[in-house]
Parts: sequence; C-alpha cells; structure tokens
Amino acid sequence: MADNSGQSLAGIDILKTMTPNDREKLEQRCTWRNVKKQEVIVDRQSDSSEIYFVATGRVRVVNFSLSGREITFDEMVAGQYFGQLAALDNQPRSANVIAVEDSLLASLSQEPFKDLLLIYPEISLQLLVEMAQIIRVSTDRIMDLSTLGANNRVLAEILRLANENVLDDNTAKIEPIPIHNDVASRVSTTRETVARVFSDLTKRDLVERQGSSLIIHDLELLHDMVEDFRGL
Amino acid sequence: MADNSGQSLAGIDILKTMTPNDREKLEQRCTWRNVKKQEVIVDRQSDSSEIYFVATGRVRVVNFSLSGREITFDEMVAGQYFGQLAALDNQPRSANVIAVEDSLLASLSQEPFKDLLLIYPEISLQLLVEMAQIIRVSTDRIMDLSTLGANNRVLAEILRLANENVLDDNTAKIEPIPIHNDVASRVSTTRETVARVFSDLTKRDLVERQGSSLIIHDLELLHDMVEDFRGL
DNA sequence: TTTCTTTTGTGATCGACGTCACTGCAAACC
DNA sequence: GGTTTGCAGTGACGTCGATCACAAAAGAAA
Repeated sequence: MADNSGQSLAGIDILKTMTPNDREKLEQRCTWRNVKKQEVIVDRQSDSSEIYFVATGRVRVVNFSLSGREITFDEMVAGQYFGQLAALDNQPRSANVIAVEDSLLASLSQEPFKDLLLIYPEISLQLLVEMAQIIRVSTDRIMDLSTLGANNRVLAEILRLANENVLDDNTAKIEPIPIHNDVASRVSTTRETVARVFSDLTKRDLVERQGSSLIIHDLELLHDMVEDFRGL
Repeated sequence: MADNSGQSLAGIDILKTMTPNDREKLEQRCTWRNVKKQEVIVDRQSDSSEIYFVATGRVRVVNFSLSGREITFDEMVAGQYFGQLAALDNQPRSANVIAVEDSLLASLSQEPFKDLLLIYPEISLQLLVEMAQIIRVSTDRIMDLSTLGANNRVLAEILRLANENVLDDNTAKIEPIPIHNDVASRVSTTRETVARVFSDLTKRDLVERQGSSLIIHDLELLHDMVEDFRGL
C-alpha cells in the first residue's frame, strides 16, 4: 500500500506560476521517493537526467577529490530543486547529491521537464535568473579561492553566515554553530584550520559562544579583516 | 556619416533561430559600438544591464583582486555574447569585460532582451543550456582550485589546450604558445610558476617548442601526471 | 642598426597551511 | 553504569609556491 502523504508540489517555488490543475498532473508524472539521511541521490558522472524537487528535507551538493577531500557546493531545502543541469543539457551529472536529512523528493524526466519550460515561459525565465545566481556565487567562490588565504576564506564564510542573522547593526548570531568539517568543505580547507580560526576569534573576543549559538561582536571589524587581506 | 558596415547579427549563434525579418529589426534596436584593444567594455559592480553580442573581435571576462592580481574567467569571440547575467537578474555586473582585440559589439537593453526570450522560447532554452555549461566549467574550476596544487593546475591547463588540437593519438600541438601570464591568470597562479612548469616539461622532453607552437609528445603521460596528483 | 618594451628563465627566501598525532569532551548507544 | 563514536582543540613539522630580484631573450619601434 503506497503512502501518498505529502506528495505535493505546492511548496515548490519555481512551479508556483502553474495552474493547480497542471500542477496536479505534474505530481502524477513525477516519481516520488523517500530518502534517508546520508543516502546518495545522484552520483557524479552517472548519465541520469531527471530534475528533482525537494518536497521536504534537505540535500547537499558535493564532490570528492580522488584523495577523499570533500567539497560542498550547495544545499537545497524544501521548496527548491536540483539536477537541472543534466536535465537541460543531457551531459553527465556534474556533482553528487546526498541527503543530509530524511527527505521526500519528486523527480521529473528530462522530456516532460523541457515540455514544461515551453508551456510556461515564466518558469524558463525564473530558472534563468536562478542559474545566473549560481554563476555569480561560483564566480565569487573562484575569486575567494584565488585571492584569499585559507584563514581569510574561513573568516569570509563566518561573515556570510553572520549576515543571515544580524541582530543590531554591528552584532549577529549564528545558530546553530556549524560543524567545523562542514565549514572546511565549503571553503576548501581543513577542519584544523577552521578550528584555529574560531579559537583565535574567541581569544580576541570578536566572537562568543552562547550555548548552541555563536555571537559575533563586531561585524564591521570582521568585514574589514577580510577586506584587508583581500587587499594585501 | 555613420559607418554601418558589418553591423549584422547574422553570425550570432544564439540568434540563429530568428526569422531574418525579426533579426533585422533587432539589429536596429541594438546599440553598435567599435571598441579598441584593451578597452574596458563593462565594469564590475556597475549597474548597467545590457547583453552584448560580439560581431567581430574577441573580449575577455576578468576580475581583479584588490592587490591587482588578475583572474580570467572566459573569452568570447565573434558569434558569442556576454553580459547576460545582469540582463537577466538586474544585479550589478559580476565581472569586467575587456577587449583583447579591436571588436565590433552590439548591445541590447534588458527589456527587449527579455521580450525576445518570451517570443523565442528556443532562445531561452539555448541560453539555459549554455549557462548550464558555464556552471559546469565553474564547478570544475572550483574542484581544481580546491584539490590541485598550482603546478598541477598548470599541467591541467596545458592538457586542456592540448586536447583542442590533438595530432595522432598521443601527441598534440598548441599554437600559438600562450603567454605565461595569461595561463597564470586562468589557473590562479603566478607567471613564474607557469614558466617553471614549462621549463620542467621541456627538460623532461615531454614537450618541445617548434617555432611559435608547442608540441606535446606524450598526451597520456601528461594526463596521468594530473590524475596522480589529484589522487594524492 | 640602436633603443624600448614585453616576455621569459631561474635562484633565494620565507611564510602559510596541510598533515600527522594526540588529547579532551560530549552525546549516543548498550 | 560503561563504552563507543563524533567532534573540537592544539602542538610540531615540512613543503609548496608566492614574492622579490635580476638577467637574458625576443619582438617592436625608431
């Protein structure tokens, strides 16, 4: 007996312009799949080409070097999608996607996806805008990797996290404190380096641990620290 | 008296599905501009939002760190386009674009460009595919920067150049020999490092200079050298 | 030719950071 | 309770490659 609970695309942002009717039809055409934490959803170099919608949960887009080093590209949460590259150009998958939480996914084959783009030009346009954003983020990351040292990339990442939750004008809260290893894999360094930066910031009272969250005391100073190093 | 010679969009690949009639109308709506070698065409952080088509010539997409280090992202030649990110999402320019040769450019404002996308869904689709390719290249570059040392990134770049002009199965020709500084700026290292790698390869007879071109003697071995280092 | 300018080749130095190797916690599980 | 597993913190060491500093070629221009 199939459990159809929650198999809705209503929460998928990029599909929001669809008529409820069309959306229900699309729900039928999708393959629904529950994945467990840690489960591999798509494998780099494989030649599948569906696009996936995240109904619930959270997935991570990562690659590994042959030496086993993990490089994180992005995380998609409920309402978002991934796998659009192969769905568009039919080339092998450019990265792995792994569930970081138990998740419910809907996958749609390449052909109906492309049909959808032709029927709904607004979806094409939104997809273009969101892919433009991905390119911008990648560009920034390439700049960071090319011009900043490992310590400063960690600082820059802390700054990015802090800016998502600014308190008053010069302090911010990061919650929960991210796992060092995850930070390392997002800025291409080692967990040791991340640990050293955190511990240095704490010693200099720029940052303070409060339970499960991290308070940044001087956002501007942190910003200047990154900028200065960019300049040197 | 305006010189309209060559002001045609006929050679622009992404516009090839347009009717000749529509294309001529589009040519009228474009702003045409001759730029000289070295001239700056778009400036990072500026808030212009046109898309540019390269009628003739060659341009380079680059950024600079505050310290003056140059990072090259891409080069567009006659028939290609650039500036689509800002045209799509209206955010500030993500990079600078500089002419590397005297070039003839057509620029089209955001609004008529977006209209074009709605009238010609095929253009939207091709744009999506080409932006997917940009993301793939960026992803690979992030992987290279994260997992390879500077020397091996240079090797990887030589390999990429070599694969564009393979002779028999295991040798290739690179012509003209690229300027070390340009290579350095494409793989985020210094010209000194590039010079050392080239001179090392020459000493080991893996590579040979013949006039203005570079012969790669053992493509496979070169490939393995990069792979090995990826693995370590 | 001579004189600039651009590009290349190479040695010496030195600091950042990846790696290895432990220790110390804390949470989870039996 | 004890034991296991995952995460965090920190020292010691070695090395890769950026930087500085010239010198030599090779083109361009005069």
